[in-house]
Amino acid sequence: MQGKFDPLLLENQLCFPLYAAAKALVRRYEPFLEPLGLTYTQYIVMLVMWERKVASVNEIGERVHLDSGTLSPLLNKLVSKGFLEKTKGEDSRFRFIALTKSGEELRKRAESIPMQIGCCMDFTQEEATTLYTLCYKMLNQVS
Amino acid sequence: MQGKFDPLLLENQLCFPLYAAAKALVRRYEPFLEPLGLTYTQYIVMLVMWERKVASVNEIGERVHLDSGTLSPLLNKLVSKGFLEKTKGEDSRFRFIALTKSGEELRKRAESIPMQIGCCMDFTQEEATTLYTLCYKMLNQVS
DNA sequence: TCTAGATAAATTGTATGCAATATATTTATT
DNA sequence: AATAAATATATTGCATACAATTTATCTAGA
Repeated sequence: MQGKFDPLLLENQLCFPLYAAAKALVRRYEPFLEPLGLTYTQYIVMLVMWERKVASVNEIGERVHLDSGTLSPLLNKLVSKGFLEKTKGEDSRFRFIALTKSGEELRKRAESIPMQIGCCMDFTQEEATTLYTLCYKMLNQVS
Repeated sequence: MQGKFDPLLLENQLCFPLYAAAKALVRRYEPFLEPLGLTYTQYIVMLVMWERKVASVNEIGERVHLDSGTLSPLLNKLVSKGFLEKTKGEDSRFRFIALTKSGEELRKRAESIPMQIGCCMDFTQEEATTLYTLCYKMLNQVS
């Protein structure tokens, strides 16, 4: 009478809710980011730049887990929007990406976004911390 | 002496570990799926088809949280690989997607993948369940 | 019955992601 | 100094994602 556990049932896979929840959360950010002229991926790059002010493409990539194939065109877009500028380093293999004044000013407009996202979610602080910790544990183990 | 909490620090955002962990986990699946001729997204669609045998594009889309813009070309690829076939329904606005014999056989080769992924991760059953539950909670709240 | 919505799927356009390759530059070795 | 290996970034090719539009078909009301 008891059904055998099916490992291939969508609902029995941990990967799927993680994959779907991540996509859904990114989509939730987009209406808040659109007025700033940013996509979600551009936003996480800006988070790094607001903190670092200057960084090489590699340094940004390690921080956000993206490679040059994704970052090169994305950084060009942020440069053409005026939020970043790109210069060669002494070692001219490097490109140094730097925050512009316009990029710095954008920070103020982004500051309230995390709270606005958090507000409309019914997560306790403990649940959020648990999810955060387990995601980082997953990230460390699989990447 | 105490630094103010910065909501825009990458490490202070819940979205980032979720986004990065999901991408990393998907990448972890790909070497196991490549011999079967599937990408990760194609795999989750096959999970639905192994369970359902027949479904409309919309039904698949609701299940995997993807729209026709993603599914139409993806289903065409699975049809051209011989795993699925597509027929018109009575109401010819619908396309009915059905599992082929070859698609059915592929199931056996996929059966061990979830365990192989799980094995190389140091997650307790409780941690996995907690992560699973919180991701579904997130998904239900933001989508 | 005729036609205005409604519905399902496909198409278009833009932006990722990432593997693999190419290019440019630097460093190490002879 | 000449060149092989290493390094940083850019480019290419393929596969998503998803909003917005289009196409095809169906249904309900005049």
